[in-house]
Amino acid sequence: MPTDRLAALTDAAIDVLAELGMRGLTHRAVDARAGLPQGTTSAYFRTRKTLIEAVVHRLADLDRADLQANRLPAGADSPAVGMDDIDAVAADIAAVLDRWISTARNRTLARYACLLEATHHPELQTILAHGDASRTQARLMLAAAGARHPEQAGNHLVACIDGLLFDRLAGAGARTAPPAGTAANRADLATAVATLLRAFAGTGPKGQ
Amino acid sequence: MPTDRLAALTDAAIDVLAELGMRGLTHRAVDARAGLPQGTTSAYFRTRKTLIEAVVHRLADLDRADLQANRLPAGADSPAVGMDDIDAVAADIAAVLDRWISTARNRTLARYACLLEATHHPELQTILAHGDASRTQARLMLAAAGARHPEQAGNHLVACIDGLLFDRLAGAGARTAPPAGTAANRADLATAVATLLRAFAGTGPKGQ
DNA sequence: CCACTCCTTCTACAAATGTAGAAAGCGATA
DNA sequence: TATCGCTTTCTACATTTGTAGAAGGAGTGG
Repeated sequence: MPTDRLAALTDAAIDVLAELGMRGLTHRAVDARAGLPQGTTSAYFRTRKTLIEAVVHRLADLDRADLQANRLPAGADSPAVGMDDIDAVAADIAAVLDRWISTARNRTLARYACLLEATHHPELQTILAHGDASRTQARLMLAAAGARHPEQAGNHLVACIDGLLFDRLAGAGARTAPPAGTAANRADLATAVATLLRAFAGTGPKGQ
Repeated sequence: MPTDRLAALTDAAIDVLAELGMRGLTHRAVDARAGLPQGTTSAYFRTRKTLIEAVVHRLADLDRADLQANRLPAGADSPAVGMDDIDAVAADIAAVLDRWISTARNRTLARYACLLEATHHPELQTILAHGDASRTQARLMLAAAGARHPEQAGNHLVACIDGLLFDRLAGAGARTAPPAGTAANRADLATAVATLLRAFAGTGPKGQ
Protein backbone atom coordinates (compact mmCIF):
# COMPACT_ATOMS: atom_id res chain seq x y z
CA MET A 1 0.00 0.00 0.00
CA PRO A 2 1.78 3.10 -1.19
CA THR A 3 -0.36 5.56 0.70
CA ASP A 4 1.87 5.95 3.74
CA ARG A 5 4.85 6.20 1.48
CA LEU A 6 3.16 8.93 -0.50
CA ALA A 7 2.36 10.78 2.70
CA ALA A 8 5.93 10.44 3.93
CA LEU A 9 7.24 11.80 0.67
CA THR A 10 4.80 14.69 0.60
CA ASP A 11 5.57 15.63 4.17
CA ALA A 12 9.28 15.48 3.41
CA ALA A 13 8.61 17.71 0.42
CA ILE A 14 6.88 20.22 2.67
CA ASP A 15 9.89 20.28 4.97
CA VAL A 16 12.27 20.69 2.07
CA LEU A 17 10.12 23.48 0.70
CA ALA A 18 10.15 25.26 4.05
CA GLU A 19 13.86 24.82 4.67
CA LEU A 20 15.35 25.16 1.21
CA GLY A 21 12.69 27.17 -0.61
CA MET A 22 11.07 26.52 -3.96
CA ARG A 23 14.48 26.30 -5.54
CA GLY A 24 15.62 23.51 -3.28
CA LEU A 25 12.53 21.42 -3.89
CA THR A 26 13.98 18.64 -6.08
CA HIS A 27 13.22 14.96 -6.33
CA ARG A 28 16.59 14.05 -4.86
CA ALA A 29 16.32 16.48 -1.98
CA VAL A 30 12.98 14.97 -1.00
CA ASP A 31 14.48 11.48 -1.14
CA ALA A 32 17.27 12.57 1.17
CA ARG A 33 14.95 14.33 3.58
CA ALA A 34 12.61 11.34 3.74
CA GLY A 35 15.51 8.98 4.27
CA LEU A 36 14.43 6.90 1.31
CA PRO A 37 16.62 5.63 -1.53
CA GLN A 38 17.33 7.97 -4.40
CA GLY A 39 14.80 7.73 -7.15
CA THR A 40 11.86 7.11 -4.86
CA THR A 41 10.31 10.54 -5.25
CA SER A 42 10.91 10.42 -8.95
CA ALA A 43 9.08 7.09 -9.11
CA TYR A 44 6.04 8.36 -7.23
CA PHE A 45 5.92 11.82 -8.75
CA ARG A 46 7.14 11.44 -12.28
CA THR A 47 7.27 15.18 -12.87
CA ARG A 48 8.07 18.05 -10.61
CA LYS A 49 4.69 19.57 -11.29
CA THR A 50 2.88 16.59 -9.81
CA LEU A 51 5.12 16.78 -6.77
CA ILE A 52 4.22 20.40 -6.17
CA GLU A 53 0.56 19.67 -6.72
CA ALA A 54 0.74 16.90 -4.15
CA VAL A 55 2.28 19.33 -1.71
CA VAL A 56 -0.44 21.87 -2.36
CA HIS A 57 -3.18 19.33 -1.86
CA ARG A 58 -1.61 18.02 1.32
CA LEU A 59 -1.29 21.55 2.68
CA ALA A 60 -4.90 22.21 1.87
CA ASP A 61 -5.95 19.00 3.59
CA LEU A 62 -3.90 19.73 6.67
CA ASP A 63 -5.31 23.23 6.88
CA ARG A 64 -8.83 21.97 6.50
CA ALA A 65 -8.32 19.46 9.28
CA ASP A 66 -6.71 22.12 11.43
CA LEU A 67 -9.56 24.57 11.05
CA GLN A 68 -12.08 21.81 11.64
CA ALA A 69 -10.38 20.89 14.89
CA ASN A 70 -10.09 24.54 15.84
CA ARG A 71 -13.61 25.71 15.44
CA LEU A 72 -14.16 28.89 17.34
CA PRO A 73 -15.55 28.09 20.77
CA ALA A 74 -19.23 27.42 21.10
CA GLY A 75 -21.36 30.37 20.30
CA ALA A 76 -18.69 32.47 18.72
CA ASP A 77 -20.78 32.64 15.60
CA SER A 78 -24.07 32.84 17.38
CA PRO A 79 -25.86 36.16 17.73
CA ALA A 80 -25.14 36.17 21.47
CA VAL A 81 -21.48 36.92 21.19
CA GLY A 82 -20.61 39.66 23.64
CA MET A 83 -17.61 41.79 24.37
CA ASP A 84 -16.31 39.39 26.99
CA ASP A 85 -16.24 36.54 24.55
CA ILE A 86 -14.12 38.56 22.20
CA ASP A 87 -11.07 38.29 24.38
CA ALA A 88 -11.58 34.55 24.59
CA VAL A 89 -11.97 34.26 20.84
CA ALA A 90 -8.91 36.40 20.32
CA ALA A 91 -6.90 34.22 22.67
CA ASP A 92 -7.96 31.13 20.75
CA ILE A 93 -6.99 32.65 17.43
CA ALA A 94 -3.71 33.81 18.92
CA ALA A 95 -3.01 30.27 20.09
CA VAL A 96 -3.57 28.93 16.60
CA LEU A 97 -1.35 31.60 15.08
CA ASP A 98 1.38 30.91 17.58
CA ARG A 99 1.28 27.24 16.76
CA TRP A 100 1.49 28.01 13.08
CA ILE A 101 4.76 29.86 13.58
CA SER A 102 6.29 27.53 16.13
CA THR A 103 5.23 23.90 15.94
CA ALA A 104 3.75 24.06 12.45
CA ARG A 105 6.30 26.53 11.16
CA ASN A 106 7.36 24.45 8.19
CA ARG A 107 3.84 23.95 7.06
CA THR A 108 3.17 27.67 7.21
CA LEU A 109 6.35 28.52 5.37
CA ALA A 110 5.52 25.97 2.70
CA ARG A 111 2.07 27.44 2.33
CA TYR A 112 3.43 30.91 1.72
CA ALA A 113 5.90 29.52 -0.78
CA CYS A 114 3.02 27.89 -2.61
CA LEU A 115 0.89 31.02 -2.46
CA LEU A 116 3.68 32.93 -4.11
CA GLU A 117 4.08 30.17 -6.66
CA ALA A 118 0.34 30.19 -7.36
CA THR A 119 0.83 33.74 -8.53
CA HIS A 120 2.33 32.49 -11.77
CA HIS A 121 0.69 29.05 -11.76
CA PRO A 122 -3.03 29.64 -11.31
CA GLU A 123 -3.78 25.91 -11.26
CA LEU A 124 -2.29 25.77 -7.77
CA GLN A 125 -4.90 28.00 -6.26
CA THR A 126 -6.51 25.12 -4.45
CA ILE A 127 -4.86 26.59 -1.40
CA LEU A 128 -7.89 28.80 -1.12
CA ALA A 129 -9.12 26.25 1.38
CA HIS A 130 -7.52 27.97 4.31
CA GLY A 131 -8.50 31.45 3.34
CA ASP A 132 -12.01 30.55 2.37
CA ALA A 133 -12.92 28.65 5.51
CA SER A 134 -11.48 31.39 7.70
CA ARG A 135 -13.33 33.99 5.73
CA THR A 136 -16.65 32.26 6.15
CA GLN A 137 -16.09 31.93 9.86
CA ALA A 138 -15.05 35.55 10.13
CA ARG A 139 -18.02 36.74 8.15
CA LEU A 140 -20.45 34.78 10.30
CA MET A 141 -18.89 36.01 13.48
CA LEU A 142 -18.84 39.63 12.46
CA ALA A 143 -22.41 39.41 11.21
CA ALA A 144 -23.46 37.97 14.53
CA ALA A 145 -21.63 40.76 16.32
CA GLY A 146 -23.60 43.29 14.31
CA ALA A 147 -21.00 44.48 11.84
CA ARG A 148 -22.42 46.68 9.15
CA HIS A 149 -20.70 45.00 6.18
CA PRO A 150 -19.77 41.57 7.45
CA GLU A 151 -18.50 40.33 4.09
CA GLN A 152 -16.08 43.17 3.54
CA ALA A 153 -15.11 43.38 7.19
CA GLY A 154 -14.52 39.63 7.29
CA ASN A 155 -12.19 39.80 4.32
CA HIS A 156 -10.26 42.63 5.89
CA LEU A 157 -10.11 40.87 9.21
CA VAL A 158 -8.70 37.66 7.78
CA ALA A 159 -6.18 39.55 5.68
CA CYS A 160 -4.98 41.45 8.74
CA ILE A 161 -4.69 38.34 10.87
CA ASP A 162 -2.70 36.69 8.11
CA GLY A 163 -0.54 39.78 8.14
CA LEU A 164 0.23 39.27 11.81
CA LEU A 165 1.12 35.69 11.01
CA PHE A 166 3.42 36.50 8.12
CA ASP A 167 5.06 39.30 10.05
CA ARG A 168 6.17 36.92 12.77
CA LEU A 169 7.09 34.24 10.33
CA ALA A 170 9.18 36.15 7.85
CA GLY A 171 8.79 39.85 8.52
CA ALA A 172 10.26 42.18 11.06
CA GLY A 173 8.13 40.64 13.77
CA ALA A 174 10.26 37.54 13.54
CA ARG A 175 12.97 39.59 15.19
CA THR A 176 11.11 42.13 17.30
CA ALA A 177 8.16 40.16 18.62
CA PRO A 178 8.40 37.76 21.55
CA PRO A 179 9.78 34.36 20.53
CA ALA A 180 7.32 31.99 18.89
CA GLY A 181 5.81 29.41 21.16
CA THR A 182 5.94 31.52 24.29
CA ALA A 183 3.04 32.77 26.34
CA ALA A 184 4.28 36.29 25.76
CA ASN A 185 3.90 35.85 22.04
CA ARG A 186 0.40 34.48 22.43
CA ALA A 187 -0.49 37.39 24.66
CA ASP A 188 0.89 39.92 22.21
CA LEU A 189 -0.97 38.30 19.36
CA ALA A 190 -4.12 38.13 21.44
CA THR A 191 -4.17 41.86 22.11
CA ALA A 192 -3.67 42.56 18.42
CA VAL A 193 -6.39 40.13 17.38
CA ALA A 194 -8.78 41.44 20.00
CA THR A 195 -8.24 44.95 18.72
CA LEU A 196 -8.95 43.74 15.20
CA LEU A 197 -12.07 41.86 16.20
CA ARG A 198 -13.52 44.85 18.00
CA ALA A 199 -12.58 47.19 15.22
CA PHE A 200 -14.06 45.15 12.41
CA ALA A 201 -17.10 44.24 14.44
CA GLY A 202 -17.72 47.94 14.67
CA THR A 203 -17.85 48.00 18.44
CA GLY A 204 -15.73 50.37 20.47
CA PRO A 205 -12.17 49.63 21.42
CA LYS A 206 -11.11 48.47 24.84
CA GLY A 207 -7.70 50.09 24.61
CA GLN A 208 -4.62 48.16 23.62
CA MET B 1 30.41 53.15 -16.84
CA PRO B 2 28.77 49.92 -15.75
CA THR B 3 26.30 51.45 -13.35
CA ASP B 4 23.34 51.72 -15.70
CA ARG B 5 24.03 48.25 -16.97
CA LEU B 6 24.06 46.97 -13.44
CA ALA B 7 20.76 48.69 -12.77
CA ALA B 8 19.24 47.26 -15.94
CA LEU B 9 20.33 43.77 -14.97
CA THR B 10 19.07 44.10 -11.42
CA ASP B 11 15.73 45.43 -12.58
CA ALA B 12 15.45 42.59 -15.05
CA ALA B 13 16.29 40.20 -12.23
CA ILE B 14 13.44 41.66 -10.17
CA ASP B 15 11.04 41.10 -13.04
CA VAL B 16 12.25 37.55 -13.54
CA LEU B 17 11.90 36.91 -9.83
CA ALA B 18 8.35 38.22 -9.85
CA GLU B 19 7.28 36.37 -12.96
CA LEU B 20 9.15 33.09 -12.68
CA GLY B 21 9.78 32.84 -8.96
CA MET B 22 13.00 32.10 -7.11
CA ARG B 23 13.41 28.96 -9.17
CA GLY B 24 13.37 30.80 -12.46
CA LEU B 25 15.94 33.34 -11.35
CA THR B 26 18.95 32.23 -13.39
CA HIS B 27 21.75 34.15 -15.03
CA ARG B 28 20.50 33.26 -18.47
CA ALA B 29 16.91 34.19 -17.70
CA VAL B 30 18.02 37.63 -16.58
CA ASP B 31 20.05 38.06 -19.76
CA ALA B 32 17.02 37.20 -21.85
CA ARG B 33 14.71 39.47 -19.87
CA ALA B 34 17.14 42.39 -20.10
CA GLY B 35 17.61 41.84 -23.82
CA LEU B 36 21.35 41.59 -23.37
CA PRO B 37 23.67 38.94 -24.78
CA GLN B 38 23.98 35.67 -22.91
CA GLY B 39 26.69 35.72 -20.33
CA THR B 40 26.20 39.33 -19.36
CA THR B 41 24.60 38.64 -16.01
CA SER B 42 27.19 35.99 -15.30
CA ALA B 43 29.93 38.52 -16.01
CA TYR B 44 28.49 41.14 -13.66
CA PHE B 45 27.35 38.77 -10.95
CA ARG B 46 29.82 35.92 -10.92
CA THR B 47 27.73 33.88 -8.49
CA ARG B 48 24.02 33.53 -8.02
CA LYS B 49 24.34 34.67 -4.45
CA THR B 50 25.70 38.06 -5.49
CA LEU B 51 22.86 38.40 -7.97
CA ILE B 52 20.28 37.82 -5.27
CA GLU B 53 22.05 40.18 -2.92
CA ALA B 54 22.01 42.84 -5.61
CA VAL B 55 18.28 42.33 -6.01
CA VAL B 56 17.74 42.63 -2.29
CA HIS B 57 19.73 45.82 -2.07
CA ARG B 58 17.95 47.32 -5.02
CA LEU B 59 14.59 46.46 -3.54
CA ALA B 60 15.61 48.05 -0.27
CA ASP B 61 16.77 51.17 -2.06
CA LEU B 62 13.60 51.45 -4.12
CA ASP B 63 11.48 51.02 -1.01
CA ARG B 64 13.46 53.60 0.86
CA ALA B 65 13.01 56.08 -1.95
CA ASP B 66 9.35 55.24 -2.18
CA LEU B 67 8.70 55.82 1.49
CA GLN B 68 10.72 59.00 1.40
CA ALA B 69 8.62 60.33 -1.46
CA ASN B 70 5.47 59.16 0.25
CA ARG B 71 5.84 60.71 3.62
CA LEU B 72 2.54 60.91 5.34
CA PRO B 73 0.95 64.29 4.71
CA ALA B 74 2.07 67.20 6.78
CA GLY B 75 1.21 66.89 10.42
CA ALA B 76 0.33 63.22 10.37
CA ASP B 77 2.99 62.59 12.96
CA SER B 78 2.40 65.80 14.86
CA PRO B 79 0.38 65.80 18.06
CA ALA B 80 -2.41 67.66 16.34
CA VAL B 81 -3.65 64.76 14.24
CA GLY B 82 -7.39 64.56 14.52
CA MET B 83 -10.07 62.15 13.45
CA ASP B 84 -10.70 63.95 10.19
CA ASP B 85 -7.11 63.59 9.17
CA ILE B 86 -7.29 59.87 9.70
CA ASP B 87 -9.42 59.33 6.66
CA ALA B 88 -6.99 61.37 4.60
CA VAL B 89 -4.03 59.42 5.93
CA ALA B 90 -5.84 56.17 5.27
CA ALA B 91 -6.56 57.25 1.72
CA ASP B 92 -2.90 58.04 1.18
CA ILE B 93 -1.79 54.69 2.53
CA ALA B 94 -4.43 52.98 0.43
CA ALA B 95 -3.11 54.73 -2.65
CA VAL B 96 0.40 53.49 -1.94
CA LEU B 97 -0.83 49.95 -1.36
CA ASP B 98 -2.83 50.01 -4.54
CA ARG B 99 0.19 51.11 -6.49
CA TRP B 100 2.25 48.35 -4.95
CA ILE B 101 -0.14 45.74 -6.29
CA SER B 102 -0.80 47.31 -9.67
CA THR B 103 2.02 49.41 -11.10
CA ALA B 104 4.75 48.16 -8.80
CA ARG B 105 3.41 44.63 -8.64
CA ASN B 106 6.62 42.97 -9.72
CA ARG B 107 8.63 44.79 -7.14
CA THR B 108 6.24 43.75 -4.42
CA LEU B 109 6.19 40.15 -5.55
CA ALA B 110 9.98 40.11 -5.67
CA ARG B 111 10.13 41.54 -2.18
CA TYR B 112 7.94 38.78 -0.80
CA ALA B 113 10.02 36.18 -2.59
CA CYS B 114 13.11 37.65 -0.96
CA LEU B 115 11.46 37.81 2.44
CA LEU B 116 10.70 34.13 2.20
CA GLU B 117 14.22 33.46 1.04
CA ALA B 118 15.65 35.47 3.93
CA THR B 119 14.00 32.93 6.18
CA HIS B 120 16.75 30.44 5.41
CA HIS B 121 19.43 32.98 4.45
CA PRO B 122 19.64 35.45 7.31
CA GLU B 123 22.24 37.55 5.53
CA LEU B 124 19.50 38.80 3.21
CA GLN B 125 17.57 40.51 5.95
CA THR B 126 18.59 43.92 4.74
CA ILE B 127 15.05 44.14 3.49
CA LEU B 128 14.17 45.41 6.93
CA ALA B 129 14.37 48.82 5.39
CA HIS B 130 10.76 48.85 4.31
CA GLY B 131 9.39 47.40 7.51
CA ASP B 132 11.54 49.50 9.77
CA ALA B 133 10.81 52.85 8.20
CA SER B 134 7.10 52.11 8.14
CA ARG B 135 7.23 51.00 11.73
CA THR B 136 8.89 54.17 12.87
CA GLN B 137 6.35 56.27 11.03
CA ALA B 138 3.50 54.23 12.47
CA ARG B 139 4.86 54.44 15.97
CA LEU B 140 5.24 58.20 15.76
CA MET B 141 1.79 58.64 14.36
CA LEU B 142 0.12 56.46 16.93
CA ALA B 143 2.03 58.10 19.74
CA ALA B 144 0.89 61.49 18.50
CA ALA B 145 -2.66 60.22 18.34
CA GLY B 146 -2.44 59.18 21.95
CA ALA B 147 -2.11 55.42 21.67
CA ARG B 148 -1.31 53.75 24.94
CA HIS B 149 1.48 51.48 23.65
CA PRO B 150 2.61 53.09 20.42
CA GLU B 151 5.51 50.72 19.88
CA GLN B 152 3.43 47.58 20.09
CA ALA B 153 0.46 49.12 18.32
CA GLY B 154 2.72 50.38 15.56
CA ASN B 155 4.12 46.93 14.97
CA HIS B 156 0.67 45.43 14.84
CA LEU B 157 -0.58 48.15 12.54
CA VAL B 158 2.21 47.69 10.02
CA ALA B 159 1.82 43.91 10.10
CA CYS B 160 -1.89 44.23 9.42
CA ILE B 161 -1.44 46.68 6.59
CA ASP B 162 1.12 44.35 5.05
CA GLY B 163 -1.48 41.64 5.44
CA LEU B 164 -3.95 43.63 3.37
CA LEU B 165 -1.23 44.06 0.78
CA PHE B 166 -0.29 40.40 0.58
CA ASP B 167 -3.91 39.34 0.53
CA ARG B 168 -4.56 41.32 -2.63
CA LEU B 169 -1.29 40.33 -4.15
CA ALA B 170 -1.31 36.58 -3.64
CA GLY B 171 -4.10 35.70 -1.26
CA ALA B 172 -7.81 35.32 -1.68
CA GLY B 173 -8.20 39.06 -2.02
CA ALA B 174 -6.51 38.81 -5.39
CA ARG B 175 -9.72 37.18 -6.57
CA THR B 176 -12.42 38.65 -4.37
CA ALA B 177 -11.31 42.26 -3.94
CA PRO B 178 -11.89 44.94 -6.56
CA PRO B 179 -9.28 44.84 -9.32
CA ALA B 180 -5.93 46.43 -8.53
CA GLY B 181 -5.48 49.93 -9.82
CA THR B 182 -9.12 50.91 -9.62
CA ALA B 183 -10.67 53.56 -7.46
CA ALA B 184 -12.89 50.88 -5.96
CA ASN B 185 -9.86 49.02 -4.73
CA ARG B 186 -8.37 52.15 -3.24
CA ALA B 187 -11.66 52.89 -1.52
CA ASP B 188 -11.93 49.40 -0.12
CA LEU B 189 -8.38 49.53 1.14
CA ALA B 190 -8.95 52.97 2.59
CA THR B 191 -11.86 51.84 4.72
CA ALA B 192 -9.82 48.92 6.01
CA VAL B 193 -6.82 51.09 6.75
CA ALA B 194 -8.94 53.74 8.42
CA THR B 195 -10.48 51.11 10.65
CA LEU B 196 -7.02 49.90 11.56
CA LEU B 197 -5.71 53.37 12.26
CA ARG B 198 -8.59 54.19 14.55
CA ALA B 199 -8.39 50.84 16.27
CA PHE B 200 -4.68 50.93 16.97
CA ALA B 201 -4.74 54.58 17.90
CA GLY B 202 -7.19 53.56 20.58
CA THR B 203 -9.87 55.97 19.45
CA GLY B 204 -13.41 54.87 18.79
CA PRO B 205 -14.50 53.37 15.49
CA LYS B 206 -16.43 55.27 12.91
CA GLY B 207 -18.14 52.19 11.53
CA GLN B 208 -16.92 50.35 8.50
C1' DC C 1 8.29 -24.95 -9.06
C1' DC C 2 6.80 -21.45 -12.24
C1' DA C 3 4.75 -17.34 -14.15
C1' DC C 4 2.70 -13.03 -13.31
C1' DT C 5 2.02 -8.73 -11.17
C1' DC C 6 3.08 -5.17 -8.41
C1' DC C 7 6.20 -2.28 -5.79
C1' DT C 8 10.71 -0.81 -5.23
C1' DT C 9 15.37 0.48 -6.42
C1' DC C 10 18.93 1.60 -9.67
C1' DT C 11 20.82 3.55 -13.81
C1' DA C 12 20.98 6.36 -17.88
C1' DC C 13 20.80 10.55 -20.24
C1' DA C 14 19.46 14.94 -22.16
C1' DA C 15 18.75 19.54 -20.71
C1' DA C 16 19.63 23.31 -17.75
C1' DT C 17 22.54 25.77 -14.57
C1' DG C 18 26.55 27.97 -12.10
C1' DT C 19 30.90 29.49 -12.82
C1' DA C 20 35.33 30.49 -14.80
C1' DG C 21 38.22 31.91 -18.29
C1' DA C 22 39.27 33.00 -23.19
C1' DA C 23 38.46 35.99 -27.00
C1' DA C 24 37.10 40.19 -28.90
C1' DG C 25 36.17 45.04 -29.09
C1' DC C 26 37.40 49.79 -28.04
C1' DG C 27 38.88 54.07 -26.30
C1' DA C 28 42.98 56.63 -24.69
C1' DT C 29 47.69 57.61 -24.31
C1' DA C 30 52.44 57.69 -25.84
C1' DT D 1 50.23 53.52 -35.23
C1' DA D 2 51.15 50.33 -31.42
C1' DT D 3 50.11 49.24 -26.79
C1' DC D 4 47.66 49.08 -22.65
C1' DG D 5 43.58 48.74 -19.80
C1' DC D 6 38.97 48.37 -19.67
C1' DT D 7 34.33 46.54 -20.70
C1' DT D 8 31.80 43.39 -23.18
C1' DT D 9 30.85 39.00 -25.40
C1' DC D 10 31.57 34.14 -26.19
C1' DT D 11 32.81 29.49 -25.04
C1' DA D 12 33.79 25.62 -22.16
C1' DC D 13 32.81 22.46 -18.60
C1' DA D 14 31.56 20.21 -14.31
C1' DT D 15 27.19 19.77 -11.59
C1' DT D 16 22.69 19.46 -10.83
C1' DT D 17 18.14 18.39 -12.23
C1' DG D 18 14.08 16.32 -14.54
C1' DT D 19 12.49 12.32 -16.45
C1' DA D 20 12.22 7.75 -18.31
C1' DG D 21 13.11 3.12 -18.35
C1' DA D 22 15.60 -1.13 -16.84
C1' DA D 23 16.69 -4.28 -13.16
C1' DG D 24 15.54 -6.44 -8.96
C1' DG D 25 12.47 -8.38 -5.45
C1' DA D 26 8.52 -10.24 -3.10
C1' DG D 27 4.21 -11.96 -2.76
C1' DT D 28 0.30 -14.70 -5.08
C1' DG D 29 -2.13 -18.07 -7.73
C1' DG D 30 -1.50 -21.93 -10.53
